[in-house]
Formats: sequence, structure tokens, C-alpha cells
Amino acid sequence: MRDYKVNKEAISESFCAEVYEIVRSVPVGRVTTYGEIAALLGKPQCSRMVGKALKQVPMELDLPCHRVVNAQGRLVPGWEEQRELLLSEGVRFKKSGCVDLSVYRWKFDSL
DNA sequence: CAGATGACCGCAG
DNA sequence: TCTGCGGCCATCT
Repeated sequence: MRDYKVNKEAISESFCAEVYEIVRSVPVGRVTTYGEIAALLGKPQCSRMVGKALKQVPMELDLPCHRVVNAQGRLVPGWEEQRELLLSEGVRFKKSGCVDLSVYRWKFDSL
């Protein structure tokens, strides 16, 4: 509790703030991609920043960052728990271990 | 300004 | 499925 400078690369607050809002709006049983979020932010080519932002997201925010996958329907490398979390929400995987984006891809149009 | 990094994207073999 | 390549953008050193 001395300092909260846990941020290593602290990207723009407005950027991560937008990401948080979007990810937090993802309903259960649905997933979204980094490119989608980046596009909603007005920067479809800035998908990398989205991933970096999610990485620095504290779990205290209760963000379902596990519902965010890449455009290939693949999950986060090194995070095996993500698959279990999605399974618990009713998300099915292909035999390859990828999410069926054609079914679970969520569009930010509910708000 | 230049170089390095990253939970990306798409293509090719 | 995996690996390599180049490209994109933001941030750090």
C-alpha cells in the first residue's frame, strides 16, 4: 500500500477506461475480440494496446477479460484458466480449442 | 529520433 | 497445430 505504481507501461487512461467499459458490457456466454474493442475505440489497428490494457487490469474491477479473445478465436497464451472460465459460462470450444466466433462473437450494440 | 516490446492480424508453408 | 514474416499503433528507454 505504499504506492499503486504497479503500472509498468500505463497506457492512456482514456484508452483503458474505454476498454474497461466495453469488456464490462460483455454478457455471459459471449466473447469479443481485441480488434473489435480497438475498432470501437476508433483505432482498429490498435488491437495491441487493448491486450496490453487488459493485462494491467486489476481483478478487483471484476472485468471479464477472459471473454476477450483474438480474431482467431484463440485464448490468451499462458492463461489456461481462461478456458475453464468460459466453459463455466456456457461457451463451447472447437475441437482445436478455439472459440466458435461465428456463434459467440458479441457486437457492441446493446447499449 | 531510433530501437525495443506487446494477451494483435493476416498470410504462407 | 506451429513457426516465420511484415505491418499496424502506443508506450518506454
